[in-house]
Parts: sequence; structure tokens; C-alpha cells
Amino acid sequence: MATGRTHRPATRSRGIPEATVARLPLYLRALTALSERSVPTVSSEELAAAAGVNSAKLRKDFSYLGSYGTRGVGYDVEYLVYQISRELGLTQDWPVVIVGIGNLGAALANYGGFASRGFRVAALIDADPAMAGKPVAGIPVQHTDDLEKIIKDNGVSIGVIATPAGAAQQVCERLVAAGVTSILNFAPTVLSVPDGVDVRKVDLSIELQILAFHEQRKAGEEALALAEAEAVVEVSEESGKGPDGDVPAVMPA
Amino acid sequence: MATGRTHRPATRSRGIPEATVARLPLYLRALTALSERSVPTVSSEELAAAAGVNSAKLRKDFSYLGSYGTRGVGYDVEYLVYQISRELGLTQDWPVVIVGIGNLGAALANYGGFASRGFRVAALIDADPAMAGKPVAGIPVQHTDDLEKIIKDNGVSIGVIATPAGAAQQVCERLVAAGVTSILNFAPTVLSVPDGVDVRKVDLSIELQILAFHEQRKAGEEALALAEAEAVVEVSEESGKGPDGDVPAVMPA
DNA sequence: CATTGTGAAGGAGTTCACAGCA
DNA sequence: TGCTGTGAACTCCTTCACAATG
Repeated sequence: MATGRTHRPATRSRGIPEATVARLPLYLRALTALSERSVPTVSSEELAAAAGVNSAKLRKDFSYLGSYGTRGVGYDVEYLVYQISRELGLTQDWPVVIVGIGNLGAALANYGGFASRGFRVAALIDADPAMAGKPVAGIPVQHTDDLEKIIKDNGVSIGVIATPAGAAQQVCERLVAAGVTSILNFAPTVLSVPDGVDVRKVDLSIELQILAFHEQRKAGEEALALAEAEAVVEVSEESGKGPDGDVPAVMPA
Repeated sequence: MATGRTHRPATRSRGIPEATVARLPLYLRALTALSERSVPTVSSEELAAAAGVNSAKLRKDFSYLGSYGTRGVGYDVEYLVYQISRELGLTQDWPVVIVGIGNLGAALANYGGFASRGFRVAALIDADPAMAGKPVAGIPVQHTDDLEKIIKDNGVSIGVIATPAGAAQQVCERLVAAGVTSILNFAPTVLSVPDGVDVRKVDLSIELQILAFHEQRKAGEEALALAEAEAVVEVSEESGKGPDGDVPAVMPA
């Protein structure tokens, strides 16, 4: 779901599957918790439970990184933390800019987990001149006019867009032009970017809509189960196409 | 990625693939924009471009809903908006509660796109007694003590968790016990829930870590490309196992 | 002998390419 | 003629089940 376009066939890269990459942060979090409790080793079964995945999947995921476990014993927690951190590129420091310091942008700036793992909020940028200079989460907000300079001066390659939908594409283009190659988009828009730029999106309303779909389905199944229990099987199983009996031919607004 | 566990084999349900469900909101958004510009019909090619997917995929997705297009012409915008809305369950109203009114919770409460499509913030809940009664986004915050009553009085089935990680699992359990069956989790924790409850998670730091992985890979490829360009092919292609030459045998903190 | 690491089977999602239809 | 709808091929991911092994 991440980028859509894969980067390139990659000259015999040790291709870690995208699905695996997406789970590594989950494992890392679980491992970090174990590490803080000074647990020395952990089995695939235990770790899988903590991360909310199945153990075969976890073992296969780890097998892409190398053979870091010990048969009969499990995995060394500290060592795995290090290996996964390195694989994810968290042993280096990633300066990040957040563009759009509204409610959400401010919340992101204040988010603690940010700094914890290799990420550092290098700058906050907003288009509102009234915001300029005002500190948010201890960092002074800078004006959009200086975006390019800020990116370059700080060597930023990861940008977070938390602007209104209307501004997102333009901000995105400026970020990319200034050298950003990874974007985390909170604006409800599809961003188009050149090849080689990664975009991930976080979209509240999409998530809610997906939940609503399942919620509705549950209600439907409940009703169905009830009907079946009552053995009142009178469902006319044969509508031309659309799986659905009473739909207006034209929509009612 | 949503729930992990599928709901049940479903008595001959018209199984819309999960991947398709996850794209329907995207199509809906693009269609809504077209609708607002009074565009009457749209081809799979155009709509796919607007939604950022490929047209074959879009056509296959729509084929799961039914045959709503016209060959040689395209899709009727208004009709599709209605069909997708209905499929997603957006023709009804979904009361939602947000638990945890910190920076993020407040940002979510203020988020406009919320109300736009079938969702209504029925209540805001926080554990801090000092917050009680204080209005956020025009809605008075209520105390966690009343959580169960609030859920039941409002017939809430979708809950949003925006608490700190430590509180999330407990809040989740109370929500579920009170009747919530869909949860959108912003806390950086794995929630465990009984069967039949859907959880979707939104996790900033996971997204950033995934971006960092790709970012690091880009840097590596760049270096590789450079090396190749200089034709200095002196890569010793044979390290026992771990795809990596200089790793400390034990991690350095 | 408990637990990893992994071939092989199975399933889900994507893309191709073209038949079918307005 | 132009565009949809879809079987079939393909790629990616997950799960099974067991041989390998510290």
C-alpha cells in the first residue's frame, strides 16, 4: 500500500518484502519493551504474541534479515533490537519537517514517540504569517517562504504534510524540489510525485469508512443469522446483477 | 492489514476483497470531487488517475459491486457515488466517540472531514477531571467514569482511541464491554480484542520507520550506482550469512 | 528436545489482454 | 468504435509442516 511503484528491479538487492518491512517496527516496539524489562531472550511464539502476529510469519520475516536466532532457545533481545534498528535505518538520525501547524500539525510536533527512535523534528513550517516565530512544542514555527532553505540547511529528506487538502500537492512539490524524497501525508488527497519519491498516507476518514463497511456487514450478518434461526427462508435469490433488491435506479442525492 | 482475523466464512457472502474495500473510500473521494464539478460520467481511466490507481484494478474493484458502468461510455458519477456510499455503509449515520482528548484527540475532534461522510462525533471522553465540561470543537468533554453510559445512550459502535499507550488496552476493553465493535487506534500499542471486533491502527512512528527504511535503501542504491558507474567492481560477494560485513557480534547499546 | 529456518502448498491481490456490448 | 467486465496468468504474501540444530 505504501508507494505503489517499486523503486526499481534493484541490482540483486536483498529484497526484503514490503509486507515484512511494514512489520519490523512492530517487532521492534515489542522487543524494546522486553529490553526495558531486561528480558534476555524471547521465542518466536512469545514475540509473535506480543506483536500481534502469527509465529510462522515472524520467523519468516526474520529469516529475510539473516539467521539471528538460536534453535531450541529463541532470539537474543538486545541483538535483535540492534539488527532491526539497523535494517530500518534507525541507527542514524533523521531530521524531519512538519508542514502545516494546525491542530494536527501541533499534535504531531508534540508527539513524543517522534524523537524516541531516530527521528528529530528539525523544523515546523506554516503558511500563516501570524504563526511565524510562535513556538509549538518548543520549536519556533517558520514561514513557508523559507521552506526550500530550511530543507537544504537541515539536510531534510523526510517531510510530513499536515496542511489542508487544497495546499498539499503544492507543498509536496516544493518539498520534493528542495530535496525531500519521502513524504508522510496526512492531508486527504492523492499526492502525485515523481519516481523515486516515497509517499505514505494516513487518512482518518478512510479508516473510519473501512470500519463502517465492516460494521454494516456485521449488522447484516446478525439480521441474517436471526432470519436463519427463525427458518423463515424466503429470500428471493435471483436479482439480475447488483447484489441488492431495492435500489433506486437513479440516486436520491 | 485491518483485522487479521476474517469475520467468518460468511454464509455465501458477496465477499468483497479487503483490498478493494480499502480503496472504495479513495474512489468515493475522487467521485465526490467530480460530482461537485457536475461532471456527469467518467471513464475507468480518468477515475483511476484521480484516485492514483491503475484502471484495470479499478474496473475489477467495481466489478465486485456489480455492473454499474456502460461500455463505450464509462460510469455515471452520481450513481456510483450512491452505490459506493451504500456499500460502505455511509448512507446511515455513525455516532463515534473519541477517547483521550490530548493534542491528538482535540485535532481529531476538530477534523472537518469527520462529519462530512456519515460520521458524527457523539462524545469526547477524557480521564482528566480538569477537562470535564470544557468544550473542545464545540463538544463538552466528559469524564471516563461515564464511558459505558455514554456508549449506550448514544448507540455508539465505533470508538476512536487517542490516549497514551499505557491506557489504550484498558480503554479498549471498556469500550468493547459497553458495546463498541469497531475501534480506530491511534495509540502505539497492539490492542487485543475478542473475535468480532475490528481494530484498525494509525501509527505515526511506524509510518516514519517504513519511510526511513526506504530512504536508507535509496542512499545505499545511490552509492551502489556510483560505484558501478566508476566500474570499481571489487565487492567481495560472499559473507557467510548476515547480509552485512561489519556488525558487532554483540550490540553496542 | 524445544525451537528455529525454510521448502512447498495455498491463498490473496494485481495485471494482462481481449471478448462482449452500448 | 470505445470502454467495460472478466477469465487467466502472474506475483506477492501467508501458512503449514518438518528437517536441521544448538
